[in-house]
Amino acid sequence: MSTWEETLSQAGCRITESRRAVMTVLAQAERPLVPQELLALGLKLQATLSLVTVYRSLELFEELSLVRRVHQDTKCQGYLLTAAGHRHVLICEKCGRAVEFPGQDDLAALIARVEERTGYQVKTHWLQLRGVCAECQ
Amino acid sequence: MSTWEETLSQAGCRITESRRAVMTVLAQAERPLVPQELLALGLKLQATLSLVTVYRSLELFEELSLVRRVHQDTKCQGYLLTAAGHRHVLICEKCGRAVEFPGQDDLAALIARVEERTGYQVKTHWLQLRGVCAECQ
DNA sequence: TCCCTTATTGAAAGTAATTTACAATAATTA
DNA sequence: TAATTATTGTAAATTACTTTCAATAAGGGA
Ligand SMILES: [Mn+2]
Ligand SMILES: [Mn+2]
Ligand SMILES: [Zn+2]
Ligand SMILES: [Zn+2]
Repeated sequence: MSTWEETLSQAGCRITESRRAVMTVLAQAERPLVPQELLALGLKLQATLSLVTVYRSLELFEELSLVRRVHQDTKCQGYLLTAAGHRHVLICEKCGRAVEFPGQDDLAALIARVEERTGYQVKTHWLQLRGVCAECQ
Repeated sequence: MSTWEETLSQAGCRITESRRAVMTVLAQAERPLVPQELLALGLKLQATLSLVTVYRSLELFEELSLVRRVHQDTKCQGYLLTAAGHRHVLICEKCGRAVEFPGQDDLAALIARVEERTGYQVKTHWLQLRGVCAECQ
């Protein structure tokens, strides 16, 4: 049983063909996929998969932190499989290919300074980089 | 003529009461406002303002970098007036109050490391902090 | 292995957000 | 002031997403 299947089981959720299809597609993707894309690709694995189920699967996976939503200037409904732990995202502006990398705490100094200046108490952060991947350069 | 009015003029756009209303509301806001909120508040300044016009104004202002869209886990259509230059956003998770702060280049080292590790060439970044503001603590 | 329970599914309808079409209006500029 | 044309509001259209509900299938226990 793979990791995501265990996570689902432990949460009292069932391992279904539909969920398996969505997960498999996400696992093979190298860029964020939107619900419609997940449906199109998922249909090859599960012929009866429906868009509603894609939405519902994503909602569940997101709750369980199995996937993360990637925000871009216009489009905000792309999903990416999440590696464990706090991560940052780097997206290629040419082909959309995305990589995640662990959030080294290089931000600690910046955050401390911001806290002092603004009076806010910083809890979390979101860092997303945009650039050009090796293949697209 | 205020700065945004000059920016509009120079772009060959007209200064209208509707745009003035949206701008005024944004200027007074201390948290990101969504189109519906902008309409509600803007109607007090321009009685014939419509939602379509709010959308169109935001689109224009965003193109001219006069406003920025603030992304949050679920909601992504809040708009904030942009200060000049590269900025980061810090949002209070209790009251939604937002502040922007200049993007000191503390990220240079992190970015250099990521470029080396991933082969990507990083062009821009997005940093958004979440926390609790002074009043809400 | 076969039930039984109930979580999950798909179809269809419903709601919310955003965009487009188009004729009327108002900002500019000559 | 008059002419030009960008901008507006109304209404309809489109898109994104959610809800409802009866049918189905996962998986725990006999
Ligand atoms: Mn981090
Ligand atoms: Mn920065
Ligand atoms: Zn690329
Ligand atoms: Zn977003």
